[in-house]
Amino acid sequence: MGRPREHGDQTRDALLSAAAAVLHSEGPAAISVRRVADEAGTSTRAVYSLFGDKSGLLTALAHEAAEIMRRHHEAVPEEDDPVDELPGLVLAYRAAALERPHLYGIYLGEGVDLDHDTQALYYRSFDRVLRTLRRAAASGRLGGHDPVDVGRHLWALVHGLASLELKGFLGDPARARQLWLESLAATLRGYADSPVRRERHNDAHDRRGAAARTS
Amino acid sequence: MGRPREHGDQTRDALLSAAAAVLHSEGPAAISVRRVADEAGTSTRAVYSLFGDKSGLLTALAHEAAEIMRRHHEAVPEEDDPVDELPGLVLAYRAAALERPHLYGIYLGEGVDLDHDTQALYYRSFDRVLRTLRRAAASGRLGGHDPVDVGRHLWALVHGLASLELKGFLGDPARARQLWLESLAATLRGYADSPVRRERHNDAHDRRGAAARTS
DNA sequence: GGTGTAACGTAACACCGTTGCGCTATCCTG
DNA sequence: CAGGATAGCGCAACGGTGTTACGTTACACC
Repeated sequence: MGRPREHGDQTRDALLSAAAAVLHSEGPAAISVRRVADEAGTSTRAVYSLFGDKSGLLTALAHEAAEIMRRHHEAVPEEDDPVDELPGLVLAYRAAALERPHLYGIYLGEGVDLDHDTQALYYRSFDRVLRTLRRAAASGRLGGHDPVDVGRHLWALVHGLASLELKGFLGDPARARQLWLESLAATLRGYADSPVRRERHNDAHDRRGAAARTS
Repeated sequence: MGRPREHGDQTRDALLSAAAAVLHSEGPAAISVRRVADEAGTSTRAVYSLFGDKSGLLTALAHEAAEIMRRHHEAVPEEDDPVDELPGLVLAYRAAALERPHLYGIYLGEGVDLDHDTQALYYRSFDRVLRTLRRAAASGRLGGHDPVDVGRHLWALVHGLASLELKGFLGDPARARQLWLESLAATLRGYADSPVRRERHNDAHDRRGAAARTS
């Protein structure tokens, strides 16, 4: 019944890549519903049919960014020594951020509310790192610390490093890259060398929280 | 010559605090020139006279945020052992971010271009931390590492932790606070325990593929 | 072939940042 | 003290935004 839809998956893809192209070349401020619809060769109505509203379009863009990030992470090969995987994982995060700076801004949720599906995708990337950290913990390389805690620490670190580098606070790329690796190395030394302190296990908050999602 | 200005420092302050109030209660999207001018009891022209344009107003807001951050940092008292100051400094950063989440977003430069004055203010906060780190280095607590590098590492860390916590990725506040302190402690252990290694740029990870862009 | 219906393009609405314009209030000159 | 010069002001207009109501179109069904 009714007219058959023309705004299908093809239009959806066209809109998304048009939006991504505008974002990449002119930044988030240049994304307007009219502009994106024009570049995709359709009408503004298509955006509202397929994404609900503009924020839905941005959320879909965040989803794409999360998917790119996931691919970057899962492309990192396994090594015999799990600790040897971490520089590659960290640099994978850096590469994703540097390749598409504005898309990375969307990934961080600047002006976008992330839906549940997208957040789940975030945790897929996190899980790739966590897999490595669990192996590292199993071979005693984390000094008995909870791999989830170490993972969150590293997550915050790469997140901060990426933001600082994109804003030009880390100097030239070669120097910045060195800072990424040295920061990672220092962090790992901090966990490897010293055993867990006793009272942390008795803390009421120790085993609860957002970690449940990834276990 | 000409009519005396009514849009002076008083109007400027009124506009800034009106903007800050709107930002705090409804987020950055709610800030419009008309709205801010109305709440400040003046006209939109005042914004253009005093700040040039809307982005000038936002830059001034970023300046205020940087000033708040500086005050938080410089309020941290000195201790006999410089390393004992670091938890206070890190928690000062956290407090500033949590007290005014949206203003912290402006502080990070979301949708704002930071002017030279404001950036200088950023470095005042950084210098407060650096002062402590230099003292720590002087008493051999950083394993011979450059305090500036350690400072940048910590800067990235707190930046990432704040962003993650504001997006709800660190669980409840008490648990998040623990993560902040434990991450700081681990980082410091990583620098304290092991001396600088020479020729870090010849490190085995240097040739890895994910970073081809920057090598 | 007519009719019901769902999806479409378009036009309108309210709002946005920005700017040109006419008015106003003061200072300087005579 | 009168009147021009001038600089800051409020207002209205302009082009653009996200969103929605509306009239139209194209198919499925009887």
